[in-house]
Amino acid sequence: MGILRKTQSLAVMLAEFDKSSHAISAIDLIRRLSNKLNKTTVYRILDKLEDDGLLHSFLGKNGIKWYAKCNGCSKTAHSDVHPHFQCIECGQVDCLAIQIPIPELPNRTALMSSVLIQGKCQDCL
Amino acid sequence: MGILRKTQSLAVMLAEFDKSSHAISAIDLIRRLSNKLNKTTVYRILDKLEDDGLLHSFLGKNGIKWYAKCNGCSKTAHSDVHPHFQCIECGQVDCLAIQIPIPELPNRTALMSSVLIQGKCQDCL
DNA sequence: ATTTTAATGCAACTAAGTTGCAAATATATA
DNA sequence: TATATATTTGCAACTTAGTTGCATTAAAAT
Repeated sequence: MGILRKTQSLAVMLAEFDKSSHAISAIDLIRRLSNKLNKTTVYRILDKLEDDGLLHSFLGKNGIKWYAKCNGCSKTAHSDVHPHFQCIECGQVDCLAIQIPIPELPNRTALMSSVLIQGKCQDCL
Repeated sequence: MGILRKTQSLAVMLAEFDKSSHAISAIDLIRRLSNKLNKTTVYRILDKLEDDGLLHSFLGKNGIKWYAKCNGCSKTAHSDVHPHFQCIECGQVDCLAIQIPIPELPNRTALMSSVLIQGKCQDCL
């Protein structure tokens, strides 16, 4: 079940994602919004926004959770299509607007894939 | 710094990896070896074996850490080449002996990539 | 305006992994 | 072979990311 009510907390969260076009980690959101929202609330709103297909989530370096605005993700099949890029220098994370083709696997059925590319971003080169 | 001494704990760990050809999660190892090894020891030996290029590690579903025997991973550049497959039904994880080509990225330099494919394995189809 | 129901905050908890330190065990040296 | 030295180990305590239960607050429906 996704977002049902237009709350203050929701507005705060959406504003945060409107500020930048990069992905944001849950931890960072908790830190940034600590004076306005409880961390439980942060996690819960993120969950719901993902349910609604407004955000998608993925795991970055060290297995921590990142969220980014969906851009053409459908309500059902999102998160599994495009790769993400994390800069090993500054830590910034972005969605890449490309498709990584996954080949047919003998004896297996691939249902989704997640690709994290690490390297240096433009600013850190 | 990798393995320096041939200890009992090391033998126990290596035996565990010889039992199966699948990847094993750190958590599972801790559970399996709980009567023989302390969890700190498990983590430390895994670290060292990875340093030495005998094992490589990667993150599975939910960001938990998996280890698998290296097969042609070099001492320096391992872990970043082949994709891993996790069955969403039985949870089993394997290395895939294929290469996923990462295209050139404009404005960025890709240094490594990790690919996790999820789906159904042969046994669960 | 009142009722209903969802959202929030808080504190306490879980799970994976890490750290410091004293005790145990390999290995090197005599 | 005995002893010294240095690495490993176990333990307990800690950290970090994320979750849960429950009472309180705030939307929205009536």
